[in-house]
Amino acid sequence: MENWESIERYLLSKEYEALTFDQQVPQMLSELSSMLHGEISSDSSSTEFYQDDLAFNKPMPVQVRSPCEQFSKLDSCELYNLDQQGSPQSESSQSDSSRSDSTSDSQDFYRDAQSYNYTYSDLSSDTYKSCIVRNTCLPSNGYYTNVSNSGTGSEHCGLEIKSEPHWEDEPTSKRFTFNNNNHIVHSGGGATSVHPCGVPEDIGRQLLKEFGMEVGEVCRQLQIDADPMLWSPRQTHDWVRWQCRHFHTADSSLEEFYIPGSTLCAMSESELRTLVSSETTSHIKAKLDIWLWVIQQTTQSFAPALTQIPVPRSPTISPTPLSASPCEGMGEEESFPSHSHVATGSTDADRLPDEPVHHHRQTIQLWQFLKLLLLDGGYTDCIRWMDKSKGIFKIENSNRVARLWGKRKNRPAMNYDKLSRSIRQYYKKNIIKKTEHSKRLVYQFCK
DNA sequence: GAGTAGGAACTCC
DNA sequence: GGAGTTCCTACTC
Repeated sequence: MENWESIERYLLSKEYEALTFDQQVPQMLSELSSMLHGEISSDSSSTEFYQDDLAFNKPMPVQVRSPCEQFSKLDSCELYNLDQQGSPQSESSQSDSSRSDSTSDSQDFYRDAQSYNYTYSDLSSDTYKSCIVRNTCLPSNGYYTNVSNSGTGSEHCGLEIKSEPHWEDEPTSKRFTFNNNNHIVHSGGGATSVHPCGVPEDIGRQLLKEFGMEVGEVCRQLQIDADPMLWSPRQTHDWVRWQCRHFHTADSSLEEFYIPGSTLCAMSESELRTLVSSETTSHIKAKLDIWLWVIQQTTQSFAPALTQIPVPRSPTISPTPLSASPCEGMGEEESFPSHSHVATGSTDADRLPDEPVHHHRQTIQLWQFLKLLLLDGGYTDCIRWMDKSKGIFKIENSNRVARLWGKRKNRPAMNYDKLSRSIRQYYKKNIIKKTEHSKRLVYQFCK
């Protein structure tokens, strides 16, 4: 379950806009946070994802945000991937040396909210404050939880998780401990009564009902499928425009969103940010995740309230929309997204493009992967646009592209011979073709 | 030698 | 069954 950030964002937006159930928001946030205790694995290893994948290969921010005034003290905090090997590396953690030398295999992990120092110490106070923590990098995807702030007036944000009495007969706390590599090595505390998929049923139903009604309404208004993976470029654009209107954002560059829904789904937040403002990106990403979550949940047991959604379908169950050409349905106005963000400092020569961490990762197709490489902007030494408006690209380093693809698909024996065979399979499907004047290692996305 | 093209059998989901 | 993957032969640059 990965969409708690989205839900929280959405709830917060509802709060700000004083919409239907705004009064329930603080409580729901609290409940959403506490109910996730059961989801957090004490096993820090990931067999499903590449260890050297970009998403897991560098410290990723753990956002500490304040949904209401009482948490404002923690607004600017950034924690770093706690499920990651290596030390935090960003500028805000340069004073990482402030960690106690006496750190043992198992220590509670703190971050000084004021000076951005990381420190280790014991949680000893009985006084707690709450904030929202998002760990964006856990293999099981993001989670939210309540984090107790150790000690009254303390700047330390300790990762001791306190569940709300609301969900338990007795208040219970959950303490996360970390080894020297910031891996979670233990998560103690009481069990939380949750639905098998991690959501208390009543909250799940509330959320699904709320979001499901909106999904259904928007689908009806825009005449689009509930599944973003099926959207045509026009539908994607309409949906983004609708979201911008809904959030009262004023981005004028929405022409960039004439892309298939599958491409939108495959775009990371950083890629989106190259197209629209950060605020709009946040809203779009959150809403997209919610949509995916909603349609995914409609296939699960406690989602009877969503049967009215036009085409409720889970991308994890139905990957077939991806079989369409990336350009299928594009009008003459279709342009290939212009992303030019600079690679973000990873020193791994074979880092993979920054993908959103969700279920689509398992079903990415080669043409999507190639497009991600092209969009990323950090792979121009191995693949680059020759004529982006025509979708013509050149593979500059065939071995590396093949290696990246093999890494992505867990095929260590992948080479360019095999990759190119896969590309040639696209000829019949009109997804990729050779250019008019065939040149070595030059291909073109079909229009 | 490296890349291109496509057939065929195969795996994986 | 779709989407590759693997292996192959023949061919071009």
